[in-house]
Amino acid sequence: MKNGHDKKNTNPTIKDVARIANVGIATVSRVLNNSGKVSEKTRERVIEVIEELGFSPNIHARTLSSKNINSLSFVVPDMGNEFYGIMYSLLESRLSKHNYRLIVFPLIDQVSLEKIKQNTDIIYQTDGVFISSLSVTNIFQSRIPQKTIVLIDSFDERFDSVYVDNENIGRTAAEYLLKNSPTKTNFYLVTFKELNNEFTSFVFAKRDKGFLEVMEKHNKKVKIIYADLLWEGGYKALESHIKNKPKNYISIFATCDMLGVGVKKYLEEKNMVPKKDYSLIAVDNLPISRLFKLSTIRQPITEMVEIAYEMFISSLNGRKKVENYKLEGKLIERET
Amino acid sequence: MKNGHDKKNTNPTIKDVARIANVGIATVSRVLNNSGKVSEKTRERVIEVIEELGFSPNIHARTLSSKNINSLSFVVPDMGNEFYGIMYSLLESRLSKHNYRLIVFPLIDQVSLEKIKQNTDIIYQTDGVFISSLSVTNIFQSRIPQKTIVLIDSFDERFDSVYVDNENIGRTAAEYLLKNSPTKTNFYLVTFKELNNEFTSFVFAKRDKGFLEVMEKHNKKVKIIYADLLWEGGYKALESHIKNKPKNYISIFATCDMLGVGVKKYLEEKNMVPKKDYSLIAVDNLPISRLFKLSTIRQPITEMVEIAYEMFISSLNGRKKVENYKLEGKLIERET
DNA sequence: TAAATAAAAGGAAACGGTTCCTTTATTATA
DNA sequence: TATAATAAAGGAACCGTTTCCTTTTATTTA
Repeated sequence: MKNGHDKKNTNPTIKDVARIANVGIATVSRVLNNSGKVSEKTRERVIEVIEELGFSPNIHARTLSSKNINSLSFVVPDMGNEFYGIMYSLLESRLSKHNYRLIVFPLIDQVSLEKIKQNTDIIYQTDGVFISSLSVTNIFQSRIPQKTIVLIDSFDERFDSVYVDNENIGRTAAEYLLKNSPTKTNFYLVTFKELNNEFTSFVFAKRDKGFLEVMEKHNKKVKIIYADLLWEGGYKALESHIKNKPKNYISIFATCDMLGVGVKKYLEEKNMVPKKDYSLIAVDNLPISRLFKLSTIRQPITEMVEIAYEMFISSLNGRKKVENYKLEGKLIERET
Repeated sequence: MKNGHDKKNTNPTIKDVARIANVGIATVSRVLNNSGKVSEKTRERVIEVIEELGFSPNIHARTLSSKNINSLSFVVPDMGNEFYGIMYSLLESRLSKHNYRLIVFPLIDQVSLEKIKQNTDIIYQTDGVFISSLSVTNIFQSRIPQKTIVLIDSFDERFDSVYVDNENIGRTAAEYLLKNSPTKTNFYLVTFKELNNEFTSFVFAKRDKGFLEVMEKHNKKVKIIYADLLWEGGYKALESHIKNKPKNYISIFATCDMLGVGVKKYLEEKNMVPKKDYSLIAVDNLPISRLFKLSTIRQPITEMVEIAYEMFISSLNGRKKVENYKLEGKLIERET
């Protein structure tokens, strides 16, 4: 570790500006913040010097002194996944309008879980935390920050949260398939098995559960196929279970669009015709599902972000009572 | 603006810890940083108090005092786009191993350009800036930060940059299509027209240029079709130009996978068979292009990030001479 | 023109840490 | 056992701002 006081990086400071402009630092500060009374003449002079020096205020000193942090944390599984990328974009654009910065903490794997332990220091210093599709307890092992915490796409009665009823999504999927399936139908569930259940919020498990419940009630046997959470996941999974075009009608619930897309691609290659040879329902309504004409159950991502934002603001404004919004997925019927 | 000194949020400070643990603040600091000599007994006592109070060090005070910033900026067009999401993930995971935070500045549109002007203050305070697919000049209108700047996927001789030769990608695409096209072929270029050219780095324009150059040299007429940069972009674009299955063979260059996927989907629906009825080449090699069996020209995203990282480190270590790496796209031939 | 008032500017404390330097406690050495 | 050497701990300056409070300057008003 270096000596903290040997100038490493001599950026001009407010003092330099003050000295050169021949004013006090308080005046420079006023100019910077458009606060207090400054005569037009001095204001101009100060601005001139600021430009000349290429001065930009030290954000850390500013934050320290003013106690206005204006930044929030966004803890998210994987930014390489379009779903979260979109969620981030929506949230960021909402917040930036209100002058909040959003700092991303991606938790793509266990390694990152280690990482976040170091990062909690930073999270603790932000004005609040948005947590997406993950459970609070496992992110903050011991000390849960005494800040505004808003969960998006997961539920915890102790914290503000907005989420979709994933069990119900499973049920909706089941009903959709049952409605569209002739008597002789093979049912499949193509899903993703979360390895570290303690870590995530069981999104997939819940969809599975709702689905299987309904199917069981109707005495339908369901073949469960686990797939990798990749664009090819559904394709590969099906490939290894269904070699040739089956004689029976088949009905498939893919628990997310990413899997559904692959499933459909595989079936297309086997020359199977939607609604004639098979039914397929997925979840998410990612932009690509439209291209694919995939029937899917829409995750209300825009609404979730909107509500999350509202909860955050009202919480900042002093609301104490925890709010939980359960939203419903919406069936979007397309080709499959 | 609130009074900066009326305790808004009474987090425990290092002083509280010191007082309660009955030690000096310097000692607490030593414990926090594992620096200097502290007896085992006091260390334990201090840690105990830290846990008890739920103390976490103020990162801004820390940064201000130590001058160790340890954070970097990542300026990027759109995190909702998988390509950039993946780039971010790669870069983040690389940097976090070395204890750098990465702060994202998404510039999805003009509005954000306004935004970044406010944000430059923050960018100026980070240890360096990674800029993806955008031009430096237009982000930093006037004052370019005197920091390490590394461009990913765009070129500027004044700054470290790593990029793919997009004109050459266009040429490669042209040659690929020429090779696979019979005499009577209709050629198409499906591409995206950048509206605010000053803003981005002409990625698409360059691919177009290289492609059209070669085509012209071979006296091939090319129909240019502009598409929206969406998953359905390629589909819709083609739909409005090619109503029915054409008699001629058709050869298409889609300037990115996102467009290529839509194009292929459309042709499939028209019952056109790859290599028999049409050839199609795209660019990127996004994960989904594999599922689609789309022939594409791979953007070496992993390598770009790796090189960008290396340049950043060597620049921090004092390298002065600017480095520019031009990488080549690699043809990946699949079904189309 | 003097006194009262308002506007403009400056000084200095505070924010919460790090680290240099000094002091005190402990252990090793003569 | 006295002294030197070393380990441990504390004090205080400093990082670059904001803002309270005081002082100075300009403007009204009597």
